Amino acid sequence: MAKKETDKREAILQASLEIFAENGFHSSPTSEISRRASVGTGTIYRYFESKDALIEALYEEIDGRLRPVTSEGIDLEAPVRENVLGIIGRIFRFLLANPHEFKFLEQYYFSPYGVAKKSSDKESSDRPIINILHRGVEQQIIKDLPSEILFGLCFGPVVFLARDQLYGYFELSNEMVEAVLESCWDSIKL
Amino acid sequence: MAKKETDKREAILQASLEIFAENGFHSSPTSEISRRASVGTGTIYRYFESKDALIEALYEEIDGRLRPVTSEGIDLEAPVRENVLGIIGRIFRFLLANPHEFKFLEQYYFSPYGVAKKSSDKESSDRPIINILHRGVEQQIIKDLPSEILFGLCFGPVVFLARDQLYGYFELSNEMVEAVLESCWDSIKL
Amino acid sequence: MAKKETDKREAILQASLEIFAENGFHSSPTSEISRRASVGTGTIYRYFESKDALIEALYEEIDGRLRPVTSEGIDLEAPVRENVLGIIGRIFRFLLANPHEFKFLEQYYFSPYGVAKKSSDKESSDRPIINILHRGVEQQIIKDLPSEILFGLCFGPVVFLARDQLYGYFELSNEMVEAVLESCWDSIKL
Amino acid sequence: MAKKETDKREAILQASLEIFAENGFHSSPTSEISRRASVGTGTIYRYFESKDALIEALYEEIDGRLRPVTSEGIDLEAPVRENVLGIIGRIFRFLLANPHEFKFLEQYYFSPYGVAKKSSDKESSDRPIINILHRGVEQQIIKDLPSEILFGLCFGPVVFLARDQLYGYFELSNEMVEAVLESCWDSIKL
DNA sequence: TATGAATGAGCATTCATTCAT
DNA sequence: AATGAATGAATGCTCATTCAT
Repeated sequence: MAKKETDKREAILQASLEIFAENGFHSSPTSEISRRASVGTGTIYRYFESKDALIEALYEEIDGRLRPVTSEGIDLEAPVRENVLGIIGRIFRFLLANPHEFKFLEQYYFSPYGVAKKSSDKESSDRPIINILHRGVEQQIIKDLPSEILFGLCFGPVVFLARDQLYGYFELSNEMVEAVLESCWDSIKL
Repeated sequence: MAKKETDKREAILQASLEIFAENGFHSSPTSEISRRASVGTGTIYRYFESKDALIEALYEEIDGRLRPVTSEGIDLEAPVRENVLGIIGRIFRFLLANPHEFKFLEQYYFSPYGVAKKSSDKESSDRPIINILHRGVEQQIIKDLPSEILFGLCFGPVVFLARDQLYGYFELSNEMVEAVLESCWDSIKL
Repeated sequence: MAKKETDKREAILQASLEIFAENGFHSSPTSEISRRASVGTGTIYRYFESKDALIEALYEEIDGRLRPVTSEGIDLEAPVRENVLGIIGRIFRFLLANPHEFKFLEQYYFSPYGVAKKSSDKESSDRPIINILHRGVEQQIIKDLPSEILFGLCFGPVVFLARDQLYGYFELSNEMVEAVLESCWDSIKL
Repeated sequence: MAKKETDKREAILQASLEIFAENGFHSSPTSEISRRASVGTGTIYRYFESKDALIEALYEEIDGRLRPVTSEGIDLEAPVRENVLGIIGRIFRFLLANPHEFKFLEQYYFSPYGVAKKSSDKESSDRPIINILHRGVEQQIIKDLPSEILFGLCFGPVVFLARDQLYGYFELSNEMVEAVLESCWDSIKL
């Protein structure tokens, strides 16, 4: 059954995600991954060429789930502010709701993997958020700053605070999430 | 000679910092650290109980250098805005000017080490920046939000953008640094 | 179909022969053998009990093809010299013309397999060449030496030089092959 | 002590030689080598970059011991026949007296290692035996054949018969060794 | 006190073999 | 009978840590 094959791949990805998030890439032996996924060690290598390839595949999988979160609900007719807050908010909530994914991404980005990835990510410029920000600048609603900076102003606090919450440093109420989003907007609006 | 003893410790810390920043904790064998520090492998264990202890000590050392950066130049007579921008700005510039330290800190915070550390860091509440922010809130110059959130709004963008610059993603001009600082202020001011 | 069954067995033997000759026993996974033979991995185990058994079977198969090369064309009426040169010559040419078989045999003989095999090969004494050599000794045409030594004098150079040619060390012309055969005879003749 | 360092290296080489000769390269785990050498597994890697490098080093070591066996006792004043028989004889006796070395060399030559080695061994032409053979050809004492063939005629039987003896197939008396050497000469002499 | 050779537990990966389909 | 996905024992190699000198 094709079903079963997919199942094992999924089980391995899921197990890796959890274990990587808990222990980090380097403290996550393939033996433990396979045990948690209830497969043999060798089975990992049927689906992924190497541990590195598994990490990359996991990144792609998570990125694939994150991407629609960014784009969905964009309404070009609606005001820029609404769109910006919508995108940041959905990502913020995604990160808060998916701690394993968030921890994985953090590790990934601060590892040789992520660095290589980002360097080759020239397509980042056509991410929806970048377009929206551009429109805001054109409409003189948003400060005339490079998009990287506007991007950092929006996502810096989100990432920073999601982390605080995730590591149990403190608790973000719904109200506070809204306040953060508003503040991000305040930092870029003219 | 007490002098010499200190010298070796320093050499080991310095060598670790460079190598950790370049290769990450897990791709930095103690043998390479000792070689770069021009000491014997065993010598590391005279000054630090283990590799983990070395990492902790290095964190403490960097934190010790970062702390004065935060506190220096604070003038309680001066306006809150000035103080806040001063602190954030000094940290921003410190991170940009000390890439090894920054990369180390990032790794540290996203590893089991950093998590444990932060949880036990209740003293963080008496960091000068927290006090200043509190005063701003009291003076109704700054939004009435939990200090963790105000902190995240100030440092989120700084960390995010320092990272972009460090990994060569783009270049932050002096002017842009100023614009970022102003924007951080915009995000917390009433 | 009995036909098909035989076909698969043949395909597996042929594929093994090629791959063993190219990469050696230990760098020839059963998975690669089955791929080249266009059968499933498991199928190998229908025809052979284990990889070792496959190697043994392959040896038997090649030996079975080599044996007639030795015996064919023997004419007991003809002079000993003619028969000896005929046998050595046919084997020499067989080895030169069948590099895969030759490489396989070399590996086989220099492995635990071959050692075990040869020890139990007491029937070797009734190989035709041995008989011919005996007759030569009786007729006082050939030196009175143990047949193993006469055998070694005949086949040592043949194997040695076939190897040189096979590994591309140099090229044996037809003329040279004849010269070698004559020299082998010179080494055993009285 | 420099002594001890050398000791471990020697112990590893000796242990490898024995184990390789007994079981073959591929059935000789580094763990077993280290056990027999009474060192830690990791120690092997202090002296040799990899198992492959160990095999190469072992070859070089044995080759280094074999080389003088070839050259010693050559007397250019003496008759060619005497020199040729001397060289072949010394090698023959060396192989018979050093079964581990012989088995190792056989494995080595029939492995990717040996093939690569021989291809790059263009210096083989200045081996003493080649020179002697040339002189014999010039003096019209030896057949006018390419040196590779003369070489094969001399060493083919030696290698072949040494093998027979080594694997216990039969026993070579001193007298027989002499007879073989004489026969080799018969095969190349005019 | 300083050294670095030695250690061996731990890891990623391979591959002969099994067995459910 | 045939398949090939699954298995896990086995292997080469790394590196934090120890300890004799």
